[in-house]
Amino acid sequence: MADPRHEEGEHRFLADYDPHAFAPAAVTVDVVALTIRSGVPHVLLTRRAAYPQRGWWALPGGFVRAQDGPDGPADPDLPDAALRVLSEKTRLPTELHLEQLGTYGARDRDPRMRVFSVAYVLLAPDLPDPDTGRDTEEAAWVPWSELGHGDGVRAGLDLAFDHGRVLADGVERARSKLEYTPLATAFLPPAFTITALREVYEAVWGRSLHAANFHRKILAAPGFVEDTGRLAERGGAGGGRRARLYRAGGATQLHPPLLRNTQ
Amino acid sequence: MADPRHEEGEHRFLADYDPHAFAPAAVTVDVVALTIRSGVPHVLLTRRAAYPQRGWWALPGGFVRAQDGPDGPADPDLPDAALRVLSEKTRLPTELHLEQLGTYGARDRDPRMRVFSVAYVLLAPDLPDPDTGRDTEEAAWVPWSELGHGDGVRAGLDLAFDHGRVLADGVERARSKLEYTPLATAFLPPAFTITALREVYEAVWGRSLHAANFHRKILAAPGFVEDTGRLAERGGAGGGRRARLYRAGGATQLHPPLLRNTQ
DNA sequence: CTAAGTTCAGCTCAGTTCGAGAAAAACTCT
DNA sequence: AGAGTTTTTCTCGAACTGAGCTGAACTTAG
Repeated sequence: MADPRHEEGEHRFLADYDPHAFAPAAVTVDVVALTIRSGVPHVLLTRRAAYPQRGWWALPGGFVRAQDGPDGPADPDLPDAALRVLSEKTRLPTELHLEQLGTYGARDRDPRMRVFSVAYVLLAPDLPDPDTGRDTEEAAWVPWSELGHGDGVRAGLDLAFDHGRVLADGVERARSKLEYTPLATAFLPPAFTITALREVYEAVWGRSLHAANFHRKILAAPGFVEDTGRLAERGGAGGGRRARLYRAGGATQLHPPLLRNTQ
Repeated sequence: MADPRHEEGEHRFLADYDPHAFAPAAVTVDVVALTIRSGVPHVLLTRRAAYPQRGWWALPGGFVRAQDGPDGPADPDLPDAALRVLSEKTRLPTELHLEQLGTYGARDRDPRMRVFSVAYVLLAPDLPDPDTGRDTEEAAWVPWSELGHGDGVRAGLDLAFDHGRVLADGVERARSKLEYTPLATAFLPPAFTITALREVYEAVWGRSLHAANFHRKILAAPGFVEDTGRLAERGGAGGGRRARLYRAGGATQLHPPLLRNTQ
């Protein structure tokens, strides 16, 4: 590999290379930003102010900056692009979980040109209402329930491009991640109670769980939560024992997992 | 949304749009093709005949055809591109599982230009030795063990670009898929024995499993396998009872899952 | 043919986990 | 103080798990 003839050939090849020889294709990032507000799961949506699909609701997203240009420096990597795009719509929290969902590149998903969209899922604790950014008429946290019928999120419902499909995939990813990882804590502030954690599961899975058994399983899973030694300021709305406060533990996988079709 | 002024504006916008106004970026697909040959997991690798990184081992891959061009028609979607690229290296089986792994787009991963690589994982039954395709010096099924130290696959080991990382992610995806889905059958011919299925798990996870308990769990998981009513042609190498033959069942998820750190 | 060895498939049993409910502990409100 | 609420722990039968054993079915050596 370190053969100097190879090195020289590599050099000459790169000097002669014309990147514009390829057919144009664009790469965008779209973000499925999920949060829970008073027990109800929400997704961040924007109304498109620019063509195409002007006026439609869409996931926040934008073109990846492949090179330094007039709009700003290149995005070093795809997650940087996702965070940049999202920070143009809303103020980002310090604690968050960003994870790649998938890439969508069907031929006719965008009428302008061939567009490949890398989708990300963001799980975040309750965020402030978004500011309206550029290229955006409106941005808002929208409950999942307004996008589907009751419990499920249905694909292609009133969203631009194929964003209904992307959103449905993102929701399914979140539901499945809660089974096998301790990521439910990403929806919560740094210190939280077991009840708050259970309410995250109940909101995302859309079903109720047995409180006592949930408690037992969470404490039995090594590294899921750590006791802070503190107690919640006060009990629930109508009184009750003050709950212990926990912080997220160091585990990245849950053993055993919490399966969504069990109690 | 069906406002005719919007429709007209959309039309005029698209007519005036210049796709070449964007900075050049390329989209490629790379395939982590995994199979099992005599109990040993293998990955399909090619040696690059073209610059850059000429002479290095790499995952089979190539540029996505965004538009119809001299090389052929556009790829309708990303999975089509992955199958096309792979079919240029080896003959594909009829039964296979193709799944998107992720997209890699760090700024300096390719010296030519900004390249975004959509990686796919392919799980396949034992395939024939690959033909050497164009742009390829050599193509071969390589045991995982030659790429890492013993049980693990380590990143960045002798592979071009960031393909070591991509391969490691693909192997981890396969290991994890075997826990929660019945995809182990994708490594096997249409009819197989429980022992063959167990050997898939043992090969991919790199550990031995308790045969009797494995048998019990497979038959207890609804929809994992279906009895064909037939028996294997003969017993094992050194004699023995003829095993029953099963086919893949209709399930897409395993309940309960087969966790890799249990027996 | 017979005996020994091998593989497959089913069984057993102790230990663990699970679902469901009850009970205890800690707190609020009247 | 007493009733009601919420959190946390406990109980118990059912189900499941890991480990080994046993019998059935087959091959090979002698």
